[in-house]
Amino acid sequence: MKEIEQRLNENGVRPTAMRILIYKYLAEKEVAISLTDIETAFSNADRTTLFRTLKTFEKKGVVHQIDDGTGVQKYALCEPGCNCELEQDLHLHFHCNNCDETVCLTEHKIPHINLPEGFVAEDANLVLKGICDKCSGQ
Amino acid sequence: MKEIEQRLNENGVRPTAMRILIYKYLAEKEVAISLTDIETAFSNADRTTLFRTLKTFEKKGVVHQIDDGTGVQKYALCEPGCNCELEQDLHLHFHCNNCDETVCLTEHKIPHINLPEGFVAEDANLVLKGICDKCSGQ
DNA sequence: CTACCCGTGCAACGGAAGTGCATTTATTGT
DNA sequence: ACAATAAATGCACTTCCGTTGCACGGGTAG
Repeated sequence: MKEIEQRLNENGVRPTAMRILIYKYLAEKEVAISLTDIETAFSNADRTTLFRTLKTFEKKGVVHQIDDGTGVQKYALCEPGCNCELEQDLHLHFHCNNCDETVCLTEHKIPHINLPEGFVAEDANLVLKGICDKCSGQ
Repeated sequence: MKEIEQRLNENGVRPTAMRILIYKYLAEKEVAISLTDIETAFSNADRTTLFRTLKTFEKKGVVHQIDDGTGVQKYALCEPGCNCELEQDLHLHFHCNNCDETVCLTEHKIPHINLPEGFVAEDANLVLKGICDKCSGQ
């Protein structure tokens, strides 16, 4: 509990009750979370608050946004000390076509790509799709 | 003109006037095209027709869909003879943060990734973002 | 010639992201 | 402790985009 407050403070996010709850929720889930997910989990809170909380988290580097190709924006906590902006910290994501969940594979960095003359890469997004470990075990 | 008709026939798409025009439009542009782009280019035609044309093209393997992270679905012609389903034919895409255009880098295949135990990849999507050759030259 | 299928067009729906403004809650300075 | 200020929350509304249902019409096949 206290660790969460501290973590938020470190990132320049004021630790309100709502924000701590949302952080906790994200920490418990090991998968990427959409705004709608949070919305249903916190049906008492307002959508806008949840939306802006995620955006604040994102701006302050608490979470990173994930585009898994479903057309819905998802979010997951950043590793402590990670700098998502830096190319070396870009990990890949895996989207399961069976259970429809997306997970971070933080151990797997995106390999460096040699681009044609004139192209300058600043950011990268790699999503693999298939069957995840939980679903393939069945 | 005749080549387009033939190409569509080969892919099991009946070459109507509308479809030939859309194919031609896609062939002229060397960047990925959104439904809205086509909509503005063919303001006389109906949105639904254009939408369904793209979907038909996609299903029949005439075009492939691109998710470049902008939240808008884009499409580009498949290389003749390419099989987008197969992993070896998956190329990467580059999205320019300056001109906001997305291009296929068909020469650059997505490198193979070794996944953790239990994960089975069927598909992959790699998008690099930065400054494209046209914009970096300025 | 007729029946049918498929392409096209019109209208409407629904999900998700985002914004403007009012209100409440927290923080700072005196 | 209190006023002034800033930040967070809540409500209403908008916009954009993808998608679907239904009706019309022209071409194709029997």
